[in-house]
Amino acid sequence: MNNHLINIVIVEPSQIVFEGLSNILHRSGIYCQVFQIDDLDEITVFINDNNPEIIIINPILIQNRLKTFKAIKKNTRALWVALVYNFFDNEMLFSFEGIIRITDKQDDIIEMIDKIRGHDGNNKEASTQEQLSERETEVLIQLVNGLSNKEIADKLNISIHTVISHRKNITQKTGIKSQSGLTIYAISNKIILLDNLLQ
Amino acid sequence: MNNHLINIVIVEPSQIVFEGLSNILHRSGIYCQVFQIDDLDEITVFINDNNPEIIIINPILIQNRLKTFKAIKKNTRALWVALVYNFFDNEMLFSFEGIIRITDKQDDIIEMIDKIRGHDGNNKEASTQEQLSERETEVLIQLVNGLSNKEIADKLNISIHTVISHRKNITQKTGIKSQSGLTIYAISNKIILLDNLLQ
DNA sequence: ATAAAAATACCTATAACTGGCGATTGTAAG
DNA sequence: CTTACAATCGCCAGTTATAGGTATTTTTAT
Repeated sequence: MNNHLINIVIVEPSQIVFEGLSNILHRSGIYCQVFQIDDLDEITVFINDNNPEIIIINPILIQNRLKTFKAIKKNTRALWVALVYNFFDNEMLFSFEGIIRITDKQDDIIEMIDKIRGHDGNNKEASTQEQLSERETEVLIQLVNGLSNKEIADKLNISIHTVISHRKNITQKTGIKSQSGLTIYAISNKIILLDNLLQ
Repeated sequence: MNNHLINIVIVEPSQIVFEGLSNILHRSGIYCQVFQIDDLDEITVFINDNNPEIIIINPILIQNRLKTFKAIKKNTRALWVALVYNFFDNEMLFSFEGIIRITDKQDDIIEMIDKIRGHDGNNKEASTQEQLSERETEVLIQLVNGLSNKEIADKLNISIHTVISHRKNITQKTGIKSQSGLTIYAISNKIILLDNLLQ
């Protein structure tokens, strides 16, 4: 699995569809942040700011704006995925790297995304993924629970220096420096369950 | 605020739609359990076992089975809500107490459900909490994205002191000190959209 | 028009974290 | 018997954050 955070943007006016798909993506093991955009106009700014790896878009939004769409698409290296839930002209779907149909099951969606990400060539040190050790995971859990180094040390009965060492290893292995990034990492990898943190 | 657990069943083959709607219902303040059923045949058993208060169903599933549907509906006290995302015969929609269109916003959905349940929807529970201001929210987003105070200051074109002030207010309003706690806060309040494993 | 809230900026200490070093055990794999 | 690595502990210099404040300007709401 890939261990760097990727940005995925879903261009889709329906909150229901956005959230459902977002859930599935987060449960997939893909370490990602998912954003929602309502229409095509916002996308250029978003691409510049966030450099998404995957853009999932409802083709209905580009139906009458093919030129704009093609111009945007030409200038990104992102993977474009169509998200369809109405009958749709298959011609247009050829422009996309992948298709998600609203009735697709979770596994199909994940498989498709893995496939198109693999075809992209730039595999991004996916193979160099390092597992966190048991102790590192324990430290990460406490960290995500908001404890300071000192508090973690007390809780795990080790010195603060050891905690710092573990944290150094964690940041090195995951490539993630920020606490919030690590929180997202931990959630995405089911190291912690969001439910438990919401009381 | 209603204090007894109600059962809601969603009869809908799309996992994406089910999960998205389920998320919204869980965030709504309605204290509920949400179940998924794939088609009409399972519903009679479900009703007997779980006595749902609300049945949300995609009318496409009853299109050719109107008699079955009417028979089932007659024998329940549940509220029936149509969940539509294709063009649909309005005639049929008259049989339902409410309609959810896939493009409906969260607030519309909740309002509709409150209305058909006979509630006024003036149970804003969330308003006991202090809302973050716009600027505070912007700071929070950057924070959750892993930026330091200095980096946030640069990005928002304000001084680092201002950022610190905003952060003080954020921690005061939310009562959350840690970055990971704030990340989770932001996720659960949909300030950022790493969605969630709430099933 | 006026009061309240939000946004802005600054100061002083103190606390906490980071990154770069090094080092000692114990254990498992080759 | 090496080699590798996880787990432990330590130092130091530099950076960043937190917790107290205070205070001015803009915006918003009544």
